[in-house]
Amino acid sequence: MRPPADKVTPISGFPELLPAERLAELHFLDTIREVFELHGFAPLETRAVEPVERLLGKGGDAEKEIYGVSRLAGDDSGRDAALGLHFDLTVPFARYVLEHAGRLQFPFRRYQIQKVWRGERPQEGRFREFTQADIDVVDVGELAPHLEAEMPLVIAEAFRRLPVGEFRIQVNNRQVPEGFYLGIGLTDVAGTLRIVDKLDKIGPEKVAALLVEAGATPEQARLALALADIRSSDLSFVDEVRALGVSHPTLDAGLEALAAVITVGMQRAPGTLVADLRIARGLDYYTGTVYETQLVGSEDWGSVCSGGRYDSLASDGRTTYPGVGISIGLTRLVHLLVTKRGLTASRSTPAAVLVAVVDEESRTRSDAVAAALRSRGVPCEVAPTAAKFGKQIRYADRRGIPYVWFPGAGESGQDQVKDIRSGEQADADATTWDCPAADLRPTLLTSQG
RNA sequence: GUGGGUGUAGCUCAGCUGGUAGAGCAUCGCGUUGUGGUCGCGAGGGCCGCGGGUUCAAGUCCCGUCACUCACCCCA
Repeated sequence: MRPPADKVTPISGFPELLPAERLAELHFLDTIREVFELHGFAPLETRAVEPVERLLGKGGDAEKEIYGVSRLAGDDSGRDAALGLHFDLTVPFARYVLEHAGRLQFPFRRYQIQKVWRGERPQEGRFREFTQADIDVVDVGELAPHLEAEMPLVIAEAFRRLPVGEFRIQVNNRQVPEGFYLGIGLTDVAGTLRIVDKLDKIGPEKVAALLVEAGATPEQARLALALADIRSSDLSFVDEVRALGVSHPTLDAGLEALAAVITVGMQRAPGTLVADLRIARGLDYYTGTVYETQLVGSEDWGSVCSGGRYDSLASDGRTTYPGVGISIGLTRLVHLLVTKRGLTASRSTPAAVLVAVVDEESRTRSDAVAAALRSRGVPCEVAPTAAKFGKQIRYADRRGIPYVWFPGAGESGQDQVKDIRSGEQADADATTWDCPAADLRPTLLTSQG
């Protein structure tokens, strides 16, 4: 049954914000973009669709997550038949690199901030349409290991400029658990990772039981859990792993790579990167280093920024372009801060000034004031009606606009501007008045943290 | 895809063993005829998600359906 056409209802997983919240999100966007550009990442946007074939096979059960695109009235036998909306920005980027390799300079650094779509069941902080802010570096043939440390440090720099509170970027290398599992005789690496990953939710006893159920011996389960328990913000994790007495060449390679990343992190941003041998998630094209980011005190929100190294995602069969990248889940981050920590903007409009209108005959005078203010960079709007001044002030108050401008209100007919928070009103000239810098743009507010 | 919960005013919700729809907030108006916020008074606003059934009578009970939501799966 279809509801009446004039009944509007939200669509689950397709979030929409109110203006003040959107202003807060834009502040995040601007800040993130500025930091990305400070680090020399080139801007890039890719089309929203990719051939379904390319999206598939890049992730385990990506298929059920992909939204197909079709024309309502079309028979889909034509050339558009197999298009799907991208579910992340890394797979399209890999395709872009292959397509434009001849015109790019390597190593190629780019940032990309776009909507992505995933056909999953929405929950708190999980959406079907959301924005990711992504940085990646790809090179030809070989990729310098220091880039694996750089990616999360760029994110850390952006986060430090935003009201997200304390955060931790957890780093692991998939070769560590892989080599470790193989070293103790567990050959189903992916399956084991999936079970161990439930540790936070169901606890060690149940994880051990599941591992045994999946064919591991109790001793293998014990060792897998012991590995998952290791974390450190320095290099002590290496000795802790060694102490478990397992050896395998893949494990050695993973430990070395992870130690290198943590070493750089310790030098450049002490305490920010944490080696955590439990984390292993993310899309399954990752082959080495992987990242997850949690806000301290809000770990139950899940990761707000993840990524990793992928060695074979971009390959034309002859040349391979290994890459590493990390992606901020902007929609999740902002949505959770808005709903859980009261993040919002100080007003619901960019306007710092409402220019009052005395009567409709003098509206052009108000328009001229507004034009003068705008020419000097002061965002403003003119009152929609020449209502009583009380109403015009209330119009500004409701929107959080701090100043109301009264043309010709002074004793000798000069303009006046009123700060409606303090009630102070003084003579002013639109061609010289300085809007206090703190009031020029909406500022961010949080109720806590 | 699997399992649970919930659908009543713009928002948050109340509505008992069935008896013709309520509160707070928000909005608008007036008190206050061109300087707001407080206070007082008043007004507007409801296919009680949709369809069917039981009944003299359904917001209330039953069935179906859709939507939202939580958990699983997966993930930002």
